[in-house]
Amino acid sequence: MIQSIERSSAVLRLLAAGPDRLRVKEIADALGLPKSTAHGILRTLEHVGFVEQDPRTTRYRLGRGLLDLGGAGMDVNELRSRALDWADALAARSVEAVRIGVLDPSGVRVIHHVFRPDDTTQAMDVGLVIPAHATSMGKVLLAYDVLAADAVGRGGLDAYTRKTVTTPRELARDLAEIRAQGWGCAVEEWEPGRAGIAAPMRIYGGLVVGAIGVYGPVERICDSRLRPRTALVEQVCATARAVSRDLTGPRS
Amino acid sequence: MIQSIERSSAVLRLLAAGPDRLRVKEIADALGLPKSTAHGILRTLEHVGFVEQDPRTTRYRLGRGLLDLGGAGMDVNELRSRALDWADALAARSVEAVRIGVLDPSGVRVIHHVFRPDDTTQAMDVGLVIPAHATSMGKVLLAYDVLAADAVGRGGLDAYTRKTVTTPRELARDLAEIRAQGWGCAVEEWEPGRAGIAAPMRIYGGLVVGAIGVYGPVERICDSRLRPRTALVEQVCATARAVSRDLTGPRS
DNA sequence: GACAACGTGCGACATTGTCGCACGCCCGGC
DNA sequence: GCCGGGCGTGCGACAATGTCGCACGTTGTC
Repeated sequence: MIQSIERSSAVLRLLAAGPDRLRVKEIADALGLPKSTAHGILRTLEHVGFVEQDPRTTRYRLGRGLLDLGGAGMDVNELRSRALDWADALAARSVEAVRIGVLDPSGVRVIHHVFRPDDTTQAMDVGLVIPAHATSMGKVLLAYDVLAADAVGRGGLDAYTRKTVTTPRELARDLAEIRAQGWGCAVEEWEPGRAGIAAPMRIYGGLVVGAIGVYGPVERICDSRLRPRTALVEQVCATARAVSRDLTGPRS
Repeated sequence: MIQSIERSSAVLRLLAAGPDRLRVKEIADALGLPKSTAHGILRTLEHVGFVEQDPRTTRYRLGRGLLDLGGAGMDVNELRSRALDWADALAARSVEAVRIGVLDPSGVRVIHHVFRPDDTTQAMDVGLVIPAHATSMGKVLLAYDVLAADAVGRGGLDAYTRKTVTTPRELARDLAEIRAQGWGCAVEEWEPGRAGIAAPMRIYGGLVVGAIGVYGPVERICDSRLRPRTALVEQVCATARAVSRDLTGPRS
């Protein structure tokens, strides 16, 4: 095992765990390293963009480079704050409820929720974890996640309705289709009478960090043949692209 | 600049750029490195959880560790299961009660407890949260935790006995001493007549994930001058080192 | 205003990572 | 089915690399 890499990862974990920026000495003490060694590691990590040093306080914090890498290194809070306005706009234009979700070990975690503009009696879904294989956001996230193969392989696909995709084969075909067209939908696969359309939000390198989509009654989301309405699909995809551009563009 | 860290970041960038998993040779060729070197870097990155290798295709991809940078370093259950045998051995050799603890927002959470071999009337402490600034395990954990500064700064150091360290200044000096010598003790700082000796358990890179120590009557833990017995200190430190080796070696 | 503590840089040492080679294994082909 | 190429992996020797101790200049604090 390469020592300096192990130490680097420890430094990064330390910076991630700490609430604020950390001093060189704090890191050195926590890891039991001499100041010089810790400083050398930090300088290198800064050079590659994994950490950044605040010029004023001389303290170190996680850098943009790491966020671009991991994608999920993308902080949920940052993702939500960046996508917030776009989600509002999508809800206004589509007149549907909009949700944003990220992949979670146990499914899709809803990190933002905009109520449908013309409806007042809706449940707040933020914080909820919904099944990945039976929702539009979930399937979109699975389609672009490198770990999806595992989830698919392990079976255990619960059936929530008669339309739920339960076989790994069907799910794999769904995911392939999503990858091909760039968006996904789920019609009555989780809750009867409800459907969703979702598209992936990407950061630098095309890495998918989350999904955004609309969700509501089948008759509003789909046409008479139960196919997702083209206009809605386009709006969702356009919003996802806009957020992706927003996430990729500015470097702090 | 540290070469191996730069190379690691290049590997991670490479893995992030390509949506598909990459072979060792592909990475090696792209970076102009010998296969062995690339393999060593990948193995280390896998060890720290930044990349994962698909057992079937032997290809590498980005790992969960990058995503979980904000999360906890090690599962409490795993830590306990790994340290269990070592704790038993320490209890047998030292003939003292052994406890294992991790840092908690409100103190030290005792996650394992081995009774003193020759004593039957003892209370089970597992699950208990004990004060951090007045116990050996707590002070050890504070010494290596970057959040300790906050805890120390905010005052609120309750006095449990006459010997409890209550001023941030004294506590800071204690923590510095612990960092210097690699172990810590607390003599009648929490419960009168009782003392403890503790040492940190580390994972790769030196990250401290918990503390292990002995705890018992002052006359057993300390010598006639109320200094912790050297033999006990050495046993505790040796056990902590052994657990650290165990934690670092096999997959974390 | 003085002290302490921090971040930073430099140099020597030896520990550490690198590199070349070779072993098994799986896959593909004549 | 047998053989060949290519790949992932492990080992060992070398020396290049990272580490550590010390000291400087500066900042922040009492």
